[in-house]
Amino acid sequence: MNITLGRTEPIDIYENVKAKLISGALAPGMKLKPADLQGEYDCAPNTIRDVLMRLSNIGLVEFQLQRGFRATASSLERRSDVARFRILLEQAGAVDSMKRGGILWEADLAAAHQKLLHIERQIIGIGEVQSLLSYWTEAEQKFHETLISACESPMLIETYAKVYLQFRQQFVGQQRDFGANYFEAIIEEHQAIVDAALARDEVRCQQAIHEHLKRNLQTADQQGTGKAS
Amino acid sequence: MNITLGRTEPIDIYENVKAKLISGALAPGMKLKPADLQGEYDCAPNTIRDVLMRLSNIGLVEFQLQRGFRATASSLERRSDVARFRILLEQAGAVDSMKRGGILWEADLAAAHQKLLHIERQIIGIGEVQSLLSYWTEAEQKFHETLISACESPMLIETYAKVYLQFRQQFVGQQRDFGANYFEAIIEEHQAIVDAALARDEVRCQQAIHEHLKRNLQTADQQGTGKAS
DNA sequence: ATATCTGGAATTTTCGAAATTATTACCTAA
DNA sequence: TTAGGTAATAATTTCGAAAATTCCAGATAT
Repeated sequence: MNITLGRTEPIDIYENVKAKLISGALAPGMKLKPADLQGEYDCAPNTIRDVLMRLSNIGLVEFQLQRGFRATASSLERRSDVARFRILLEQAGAVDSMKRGGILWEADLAAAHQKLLHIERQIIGIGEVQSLLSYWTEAEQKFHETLISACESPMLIETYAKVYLQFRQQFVGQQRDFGANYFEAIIEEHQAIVDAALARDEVRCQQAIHEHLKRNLQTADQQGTGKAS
Repeated sequence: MNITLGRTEPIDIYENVKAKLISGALAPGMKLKPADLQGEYDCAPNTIRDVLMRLSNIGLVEFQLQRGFRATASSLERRSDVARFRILLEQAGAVDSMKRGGILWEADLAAAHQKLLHIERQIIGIGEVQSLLSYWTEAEQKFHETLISACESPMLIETYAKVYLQFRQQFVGQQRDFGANYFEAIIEEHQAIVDAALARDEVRCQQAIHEHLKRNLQTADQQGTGKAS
């Protein structure tokens, strides 16, 4: 719609900037000046300002009074922090879901996992990630959100959604090596989570979640470098 | 300052509206129209809009596209949800603090508790809350924030701060009965938390935190009303 | 009686310019 | 050469009005 003008609807600007933040097109740490982005979307600077303010609500953008906006910076410490927090929320949400979830939750979880598994097998089959990456990221997100969906805590679910996006933002461009048997390991990790969840084995499920995400925690040999002199 | 004009600085508007949200002067669920608040602070509607958008970052205000702002609504479900989430974060933060915190954390925690204890004893002594309420709330907040301050997770600390404020907003006007031996019970609960924390007894500390906050969870006789038909 | 349509009022969002504030570069003094 | 201060520049925030959207009440039709 709106063929005559190059003007973009504000709601689309929001989604567009958000996507660029997650994909790294707007790199972590980058200054975000309303006047710059204005040209791209053909709107007033204040419209951009409004969009950036809303994006700061979900942690993709940092706002400082009188200093404007900045794509949330990435660092080893922050990546580790986000991963740690995500583990905490996902473990708690999964445990509560196991306690409160019914047959429908089990079915949804099994379905989300099956879809994810199918895509991951395809990726291994064709030996290349890029063409299926957007499918995979969407299915992965859906899987993890379904895992905690029966916890009956809107606040936990909402916070997890924000943290998941920040997680993506932190590790994008960080290009983890997708090579070799990366996806084979991932498949096993997801399988372990589902198995434990459907068996209602809380401890095993927590362990499986930790196993799945621990590679993103600060590693031992990188610790202790921040306390110099 | 600024005696000649009745104009308020935007930073003060933010703090002022925030205080009204927490104190209940702007009641939960109330519609917040920029044009209305504009008169009170003598500024443009958009300045208010900006303030409200920033307050929605910490959950005190709800924003909906094209529908404006609203003081976050209060309900039994939400109060219980906030309490549950607060317990989760405080337990996790306390456990990590016990693992990572040093002598300085112990000292800060003991100090924060001592200050809180002194105020609580005063309240019992004079048999009246109101005159010391602002001191008490500040000391209570400081105590709980100190408890988790050594967890070394900026994300957890920041999220907890937001949740704590939302907790206050949810329960204000809910006038819990401050009567009789309310504060005597509170003193014991806080004592139990400190004792366990300083003894580095993780399980006992988690239990003490749960004991302290469980009165705010949905009670048993109110459960099961949501699954009718 | 219920449901859908229409018009007007109120609210929210957008705009671009003006005012404020931060940042940088340059100059002077120690 | 360095430190401190001042002017120039750039960026952010505020403003009030115009445009777009939503809300509400009354009327018409089913």
